[in-house]
Amino acid sequence: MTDKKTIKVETTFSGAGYIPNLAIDVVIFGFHDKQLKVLLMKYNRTEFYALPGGFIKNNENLDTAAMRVALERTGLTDVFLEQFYVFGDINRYDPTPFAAIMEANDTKPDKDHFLLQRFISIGYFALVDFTKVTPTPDKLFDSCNWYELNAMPALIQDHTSIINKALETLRAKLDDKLIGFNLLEENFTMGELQNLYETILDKKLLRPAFQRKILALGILERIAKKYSGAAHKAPYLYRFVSK
Amino acid sequence: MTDKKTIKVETTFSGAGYIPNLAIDVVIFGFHDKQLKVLLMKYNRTEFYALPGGFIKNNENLDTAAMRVALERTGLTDVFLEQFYVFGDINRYDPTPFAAIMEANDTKPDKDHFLLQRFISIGYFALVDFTKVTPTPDKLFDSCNWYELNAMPALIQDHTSIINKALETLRAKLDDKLIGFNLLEENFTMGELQNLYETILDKKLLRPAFQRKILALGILERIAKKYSGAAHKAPYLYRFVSK
DNA sequence: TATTATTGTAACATAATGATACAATAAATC
DNA sequence: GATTTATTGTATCATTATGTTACAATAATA
Repeated sequence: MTDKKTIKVETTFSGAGYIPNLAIDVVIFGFHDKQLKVLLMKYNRTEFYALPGGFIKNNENLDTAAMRVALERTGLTDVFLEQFYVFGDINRYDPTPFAAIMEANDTKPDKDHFLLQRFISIGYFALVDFTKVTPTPDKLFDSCNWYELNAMPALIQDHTSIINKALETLRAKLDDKLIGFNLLEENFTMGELQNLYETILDKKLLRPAFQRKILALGILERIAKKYSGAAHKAPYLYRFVSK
Repeated sequence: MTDKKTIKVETTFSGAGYIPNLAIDVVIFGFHDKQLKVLLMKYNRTEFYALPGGFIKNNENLDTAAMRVALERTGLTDVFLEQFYVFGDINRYDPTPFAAIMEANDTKPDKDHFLLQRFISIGYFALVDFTKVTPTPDKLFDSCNWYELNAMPALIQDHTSIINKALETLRAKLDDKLIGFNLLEENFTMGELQNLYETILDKKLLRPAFQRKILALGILERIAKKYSGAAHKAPYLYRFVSK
């Protein structure tokens, strides 16, 4: 979907070489300014917003396809990726946006065009270091940008509920696992980590209890202090160690 | 796949009307004799064992397809079903068993036959009341039977790891949710429930703590006592109430 | 040197869970 | 009918985890 040269070729994508009726949507989460954000795409010459997505090549692993989508949008080769749900209701797929997108790009698709069929979509979520990402649109898209969760444009199809389900899964797994660390830079303060948890869980946590619990996991290594220049005690920096 | 009349017709299943490259496998769990069991199928005139599975009709919801598979194998219309993972590695699908199965049933499939393509399989697990199930094979199968988890035959493809992943998911969800109740009959004793938990989690639990925790959930209703005829105090029966 | 904002952690309170103990009791045995 | 046996229901205490308050330490500023 990205190795073609012109918009014309892009939008006449035939689906050859790809598995039909099956798509991948990737909810790419980033954390910045005490806000959880997702990467969204806007289709060329339309007002249709959508999640980054793609199709699966005939000889490609699912995870590889998801990784490929994440790489194309972020520029990152090593992101935390997890498959979380498959969206397969018959009425989830409305071909009219796609038809409109193709028309807006001067293509008249057949009614049985690859892109106008029913699609079952496998949902992945990615956790990335916001500061390392270069959001990159595709030839089919005007833009690729970060949006705060509570300031998103309307999305095509069921993409809003895909994001909600991803968020739900993220919240549920945050406790047992330590996947939250994948949203921070390599070194971070306890306050930054707590901020992240509070944002994802959407509730305040008590500082002493949070610090005690996280440190008890035994997976953080304390490094130097971080002198921010502010007029107060400097916090320690921590780093994740995967013993 | 089940509305045809003869083995000949069955095994010449063309896939018309179904989504290609996409399958559903259902891990049907039952609990009996203090053992967790799964329903497995054996293909006609072969030694190939497999999970109950099927394909998705062009106009069918994923969940409906899974429900249909569960119904066909158990006779139950109302089972607890949950989608847990998609298995989509390219090398997971080995067409030789299917080719052998078709040959054993006097069919010579084309190389590009629907069933010999790569398949991505959506895993569901079902929790059923063992006592209510009538395991029913299909015309393609010699048998459909319960097997204890630690006494299963070798399974085709990656079906063993599908079962393992299902079990892993079941264990993880047992704690927060109360999905374990779907494996018992309507009325059950605390001891039976504890047995179930111990079997699934594969570890002993302390009786007083277990009872206290479960009752604290506030979702059990105590009914009459159960006089089993044994020479000891009769336990109470409980019933799940979904307030 | 005092002030300010924030951090690190001690200390205590409360809740959840782990463990032991024992009375209650349904049926069989004497 | 009293005694025995196995199991259940639950009280009680111990331990651990979590919630909450308090306060000293400290980096920069005034």
